[in-house]
Amino acid sequence: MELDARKVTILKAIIKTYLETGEPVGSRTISKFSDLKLSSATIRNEMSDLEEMGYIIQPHTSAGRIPSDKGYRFYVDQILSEKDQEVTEMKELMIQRVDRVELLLKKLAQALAANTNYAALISGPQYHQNKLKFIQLSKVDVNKLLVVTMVEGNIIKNTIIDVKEPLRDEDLLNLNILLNSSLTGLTIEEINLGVITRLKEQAGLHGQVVDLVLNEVAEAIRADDEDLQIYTSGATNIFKYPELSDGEKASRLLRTFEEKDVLQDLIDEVNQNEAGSDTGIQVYIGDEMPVQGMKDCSVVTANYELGEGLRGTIGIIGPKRMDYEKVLGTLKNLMTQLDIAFKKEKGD
Amino acid sequence: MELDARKVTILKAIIKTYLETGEPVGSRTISKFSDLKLSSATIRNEMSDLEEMGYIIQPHTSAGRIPSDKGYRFYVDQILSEKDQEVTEMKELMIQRVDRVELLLKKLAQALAANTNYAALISGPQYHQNKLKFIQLSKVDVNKLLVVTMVEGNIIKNTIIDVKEPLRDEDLLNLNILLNSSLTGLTIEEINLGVITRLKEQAGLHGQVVDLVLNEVAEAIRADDEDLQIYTSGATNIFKYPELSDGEKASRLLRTFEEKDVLQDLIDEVNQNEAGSDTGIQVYIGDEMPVQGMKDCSVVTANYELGEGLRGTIGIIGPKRMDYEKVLGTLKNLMTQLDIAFKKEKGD
DNA sequence: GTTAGCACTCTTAAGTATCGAGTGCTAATA
DNA sequence: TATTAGCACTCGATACTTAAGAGTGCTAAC
Repeated sequence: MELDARKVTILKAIIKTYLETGEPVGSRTISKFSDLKLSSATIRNEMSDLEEMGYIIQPHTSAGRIPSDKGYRFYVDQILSEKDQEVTEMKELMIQRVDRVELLLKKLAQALAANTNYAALISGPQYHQNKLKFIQLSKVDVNKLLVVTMVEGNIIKNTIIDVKEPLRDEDLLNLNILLNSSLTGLTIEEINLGVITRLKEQAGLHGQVVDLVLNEVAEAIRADDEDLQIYTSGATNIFKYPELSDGEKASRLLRTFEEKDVLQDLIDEVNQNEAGSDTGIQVYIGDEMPVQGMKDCSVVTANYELGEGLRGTIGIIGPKRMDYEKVLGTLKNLMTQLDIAFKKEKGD
Repeated sequence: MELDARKVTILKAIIKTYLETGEPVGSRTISKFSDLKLSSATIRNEMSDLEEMGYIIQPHTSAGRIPSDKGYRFYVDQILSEKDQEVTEMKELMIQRVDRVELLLKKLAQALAANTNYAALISGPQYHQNKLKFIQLSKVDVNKLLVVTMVEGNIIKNTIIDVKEPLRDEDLLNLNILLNSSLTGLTIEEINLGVITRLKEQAGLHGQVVDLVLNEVAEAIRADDEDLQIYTSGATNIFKYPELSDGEKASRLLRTFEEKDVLQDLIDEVNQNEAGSDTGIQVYIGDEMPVQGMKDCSVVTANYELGEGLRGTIGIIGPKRMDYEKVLGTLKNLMTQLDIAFKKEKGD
């Protein structure tokens, strides 16, 4: 059987209606759908076909139809190939200059959740191919040093380390100059044994301190990798959708949302699949969802990039009947804004 | 009517049973309660009295009794005056040295939530009477300075500021020395106009930069005050308690838990009331709860102090029938641990 | 003062009847 | 041949009834 124009119209009408109401859609409802001038009986026949083709489902014998995962998929693919969306007020958020990316991301998550009425999730940028931009040791106590590192994108890390024997201010100054001249501009990966050995040689007496500092820097970076930087917001929005908010499900979902590890898995999965998509936007519907415990949901993800390998993932999680059109639009728009904002930041 | 020993025993038995089951408690149940050798009829009489006195409530005519807020209050006060509790494994958490208080707090919230099976909330320490411990400017770009400030308790803030005209390295060095010698050891309040004027004089040509830096420092501090530092964990634990987890209530509760402003209100309220308590531990039951939207819950709060005015609040939020004994014990214990940990840190 | 006994209340669960939205099928129609 | 009207049928949702059970309050006996 073929999916002709009329079937498509009807399928779209069914899905659209279902997205709004959340209730199974009957033939009469569609028959009254403005564009179509067909009786409910005709619609019934078509619906019967569509069901046979797997695009829609009957929850029980005498109910209307709801979209199947395949139906959603069809709908989403349609939109993906169509849309370029209106501009949201999210610009405002961008206009205020942001020094710390973390803050921006937190706010973004909030804005996304508020805008879409779904749950939003943003993974912090990975220390991927980032260049070290700046490193500084400061004495904050007789035998404590504060290590400040900063990488592309102005992401700043502080660690305090203990040194056995106090450094003189002069040595500290030299050490700082040495560290910066040796390490600045290198990616984390590029700071290899060769570089380290050379560095230690040059540090002379304080080789041991350098060792400690490097350890701590590496540690800070790794620790941060583990201390997953994932910002979430609007988890409670799921209560707006009855099909998700009944006790059992809501509980499981919210629990999942609290477990950053699981979310990290989701993001990893997304990044692996990225190849298959050109816009960088992906949609997982129902069973396509990579993580357990969210099989009743859909998630729309997008990768953002703040220049030079500093990249992360944004996700919108909602019910399967989420307003894909709006979400896809918002995300696409956001990507553009991020691009512009970062370009500006850079040229600034 | 008087609350004699037997009434107290029965009241306690009722509350204890209710804490476990969450179901109204009948006279027969209490009659079977080991310590008491009374028939259900006698218990009924006593229960009738207790109800008249306002300690327990009948949800409906032919149900058992549940504790009223007054009943809980009585129970909690009893415990408060009794307990000094067993040591939890929370020590482990303390033993690993923590450089950044924020991280500690985050972990603490998680540990508390996991331990108690309630929701936990920790407010970050306020910049209260804190002494500035360290300040440093670093050039990170041709016209960008990184300002690192650190106050007692090793809480570190980074801000990036733009300067109109680039500073020479030499000037920057001097400025750093000047800033540190002038400001270190002062509380935020002590950095007043007098200090600032003197500072600017000494800075000479770079008075303008100093101005900018101070603005940014103040801004950073204030911004942080607004950007409420509240860590929460275990919000989804409420699903473990049926009386909270039915749709409407759960939604409202979780929503409240997502709104850091409201939580901040709660904490402010707690800090105002602190005078009335000697241990620093307070319990709000049901309607006593200062914030709307949590009237069905109880919250146990405690103030922690990490030396010299660096203080914050810990809260455990759960159903009215929370296991007060355990929670109070855990918190009291935690306070001690924090004390020890911080003393060690300090003497280190 | 305590207890046994009993009638009474009220919730909960299970069973039953009814309603209505929606279907599938058939026969009539354009 | 495609569309439509008509109708019997299905099945979830809703409301109502009933029965069971837990628990009370009261009274009278111990």
